[in-house]
Amino acid sequence: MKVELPGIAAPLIDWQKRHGRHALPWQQTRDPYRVWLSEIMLQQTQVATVLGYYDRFLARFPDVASLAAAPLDDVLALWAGLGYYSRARNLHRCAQAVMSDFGGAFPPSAAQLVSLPGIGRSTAAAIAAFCFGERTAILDGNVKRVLTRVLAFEDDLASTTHERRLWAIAEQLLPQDQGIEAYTQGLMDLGATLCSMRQPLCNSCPLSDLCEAHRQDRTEQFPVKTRKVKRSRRANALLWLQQGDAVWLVQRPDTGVWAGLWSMPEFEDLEAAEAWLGDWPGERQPLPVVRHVLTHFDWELSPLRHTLPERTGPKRLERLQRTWPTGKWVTLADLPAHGLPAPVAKLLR
DNA sequence: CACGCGTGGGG
DNA sequence: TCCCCAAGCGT
Repeated sequence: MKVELPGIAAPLIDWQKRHGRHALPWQQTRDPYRVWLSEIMLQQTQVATVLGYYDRFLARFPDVASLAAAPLDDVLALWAGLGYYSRARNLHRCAQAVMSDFGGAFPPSAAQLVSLPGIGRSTAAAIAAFCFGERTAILDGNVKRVLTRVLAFEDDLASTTHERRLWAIAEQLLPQDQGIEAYTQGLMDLGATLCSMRQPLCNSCPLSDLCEAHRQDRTEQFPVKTRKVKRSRRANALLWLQQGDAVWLVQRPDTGVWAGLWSMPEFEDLEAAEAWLGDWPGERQPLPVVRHVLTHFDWELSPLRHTLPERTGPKRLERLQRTWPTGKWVTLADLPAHGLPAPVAKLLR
């Protein structure tokens, strides 16, 4: 069955050139390193948030070689607060793969890029389009919204089959021979500005004449997505051990929540933390609970702050190190050099 | 294929 | 208070 698809490329490209975004820090360059870094940071993350990280990261790691040579811990420290920390791990692994497998230059095709850690189909396409002018389709949250509306695409995107069908359509909608950069950027810009989730600004949209959802006055009904992950609840205790101006921090395991970041020792509950401390001398005080929301659960963290006397016996300090082999005392001044989870950084501050 | 994985903002 | 979402990917 042959289905007629609307010609969105020409009006979209024209609109992007006139009204799209052109001055973001990762634009005006075809350097794959800079584009790649921005694409990874922007995964599931809004532009406004990334703006606070991108330049700082680039100043510390100006090229793929410097990133590949750095300790992972330094990379995580710069990523701290951005979330989805596996991105930072994969970023680091990817930089090393580019050095070892591609001689320090990103491969110039989406097909090769997608084989690198942290680069999926959409990110590979974005890099290939922006840096190498490859005619290939992206399909992120913005593009899904724009395309499902233009087409009045009724199928549930929670289904892999339906999403695959939308990918195929995205490929067919690409401009025939020119303007893949402006087209790709235009889809993102449109989704991020006019074609918003609620109350889209159809009056200003270059595609409104072609848009089936707009014609039916049903824009807010697309995209169709049923996925509903119910968020669970967890409660734990954090042991805030203070000595002088230093805090006892431990590096979290390299899998799970906040993988590889520095945090305070975590306990099942306040009682368990109390029990571990036993009769240790010093001032002990439970602090108000910290509520933190992650994608899959609400977390209630109850900090137990314990200030050790200046002269604390070596036996006790040895027990600390034995219980948490990765642990160490970190002074206030050294906190910024460590990757702390957002709520932990806030608590310590 | 379903789920794990952060954080901040908006309605 | 609660739900949804944001330039998704890996397992």
